[in-house]
Amino acid sequence: MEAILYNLTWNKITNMTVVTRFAPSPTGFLHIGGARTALFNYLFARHHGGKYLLRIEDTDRARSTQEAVDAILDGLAWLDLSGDEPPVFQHAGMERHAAVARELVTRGRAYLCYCSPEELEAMRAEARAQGRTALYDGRWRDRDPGEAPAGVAPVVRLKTPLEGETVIDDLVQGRVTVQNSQIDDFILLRADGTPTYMHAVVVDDCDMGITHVIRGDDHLNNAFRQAQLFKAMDRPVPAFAHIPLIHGQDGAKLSKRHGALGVEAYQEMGYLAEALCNYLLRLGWGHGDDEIIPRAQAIEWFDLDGVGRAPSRFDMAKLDNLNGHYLRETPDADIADLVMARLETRPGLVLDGAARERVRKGLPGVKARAKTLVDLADGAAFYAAARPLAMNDKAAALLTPEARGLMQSLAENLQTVTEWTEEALDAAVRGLAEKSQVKLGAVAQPLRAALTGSNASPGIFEVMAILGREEALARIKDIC
RNA sequence: GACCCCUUCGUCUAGUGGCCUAGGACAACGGCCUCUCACGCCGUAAACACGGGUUCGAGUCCCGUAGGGGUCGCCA
Repeated sequence: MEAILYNLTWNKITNMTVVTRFAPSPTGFLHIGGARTALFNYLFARHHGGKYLLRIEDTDRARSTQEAVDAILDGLAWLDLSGDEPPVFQHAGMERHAAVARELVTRGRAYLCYCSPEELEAMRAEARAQGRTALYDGRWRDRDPGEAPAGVAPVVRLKTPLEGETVIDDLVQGRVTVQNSQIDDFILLRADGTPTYMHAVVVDDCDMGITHVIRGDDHLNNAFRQAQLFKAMDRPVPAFAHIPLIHGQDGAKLSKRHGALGVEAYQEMGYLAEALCNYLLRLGWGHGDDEIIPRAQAIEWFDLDGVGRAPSRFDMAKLDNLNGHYLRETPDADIADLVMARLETRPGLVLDGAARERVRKGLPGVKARAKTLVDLADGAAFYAAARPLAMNDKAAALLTPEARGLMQSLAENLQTVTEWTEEALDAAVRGLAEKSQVKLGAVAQPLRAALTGSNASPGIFEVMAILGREEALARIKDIC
């Protein structure tokens, strides 16, 4: 509570509009954790009427790829989490980053360090052996630059305070204090003159006017270092909010098997962006007993005080459930195109005008049975299947000699049905069951197999009505 | 190892000292509906990590223990 008040006060005093940013490094796809971080940044900015920006952290030229940039931007676009302005590419600001570092050196807030990688490694090894955190010991901090070895390009390190403590009133984690002795003189500029992440982030956050840094709590330790840099630059430290990481079903780090997939993989698996966002929102954040929270509602309700501090596990079953819900809520016309696109890639279908029309008409009935767009395509495919239909094992088992006999009779009875409607077909099929002294299921199930090639489908009268007289009768005769 | 963080049903969570014989959701199980499978509806089982305090009273505050996570790069 104290931390929250503190930061709100800070915000009021400076009378700043909220500006957040999502800053992924383009070394891979946009994974679930990143998507949630983006969501929280977006929601927080919208809730407070502020701005939400994007920044691509590509200072590591060797590991950054254009494919990754595209994957991330595409993923964000799919989730409707594109930034309010075109993304900032950190790489473009390198000159500026270097200039700031140089100025820090002239002002005595940073210095040149000539340590070799081997020297640093030895330092770390010794620290560990002595049971200390592996930190740079500041051996070049006050050393005479005249002692610089010849031919060695120096790095620039920040001169951080040796004593006292650094306090961060994190909007999620609360007040966190670290002794300054635990913060070493970290590198601002590499030997080749390029900025490190730690430095570029702070300079860019200043330049972009970021007021709230919302990111994964794997950055919590960085925040103390970055706070020192902000101070060295005489700039206000933004408010921090470190959100807990997402774990896999087994409680360990997200692995390839569950969440560590790119969001585009979820799109392919047939999840709706709205459902994924709703799921991600509820992972680590809650609003009373509410579960179904569409975007507009989320913007109204979201705030950082609702974010929990414990890591949460990724649960596919809940995502499935939520996706099923959103599937049912989405207007049929909107998902018809998505389903059709998926059907077009399937073999064994005849997607002519009549078939497409049947699929469209059948969609509402299939929806209740689907969790994903893949399920939907699976469930609706029979409406466009080429004759004779392929049967699954259970459907084939349903077509006993007796059942085929019943189908024969049914085909004859159906000739007399004048109005090809659900009601009339219902009456006709029930009539046959009664006359043959069997339960409705004894007729309905083989009929289902004949019409859909499956043992499970939407209501069989609905199926028959949508298929139409000609197609339905043809499919029945195919199995007689 | 050092530093930092975390710990309510299997999972996501509600809970901010009395409203908690701990609520909701997903999953599980049982039932209703029913031409199948679903959807929907009804119901059952299921948790405050452990130990000490503080307090008239603790899931809620404090300390410790255990377990989990994160960080310790001229990566981000």
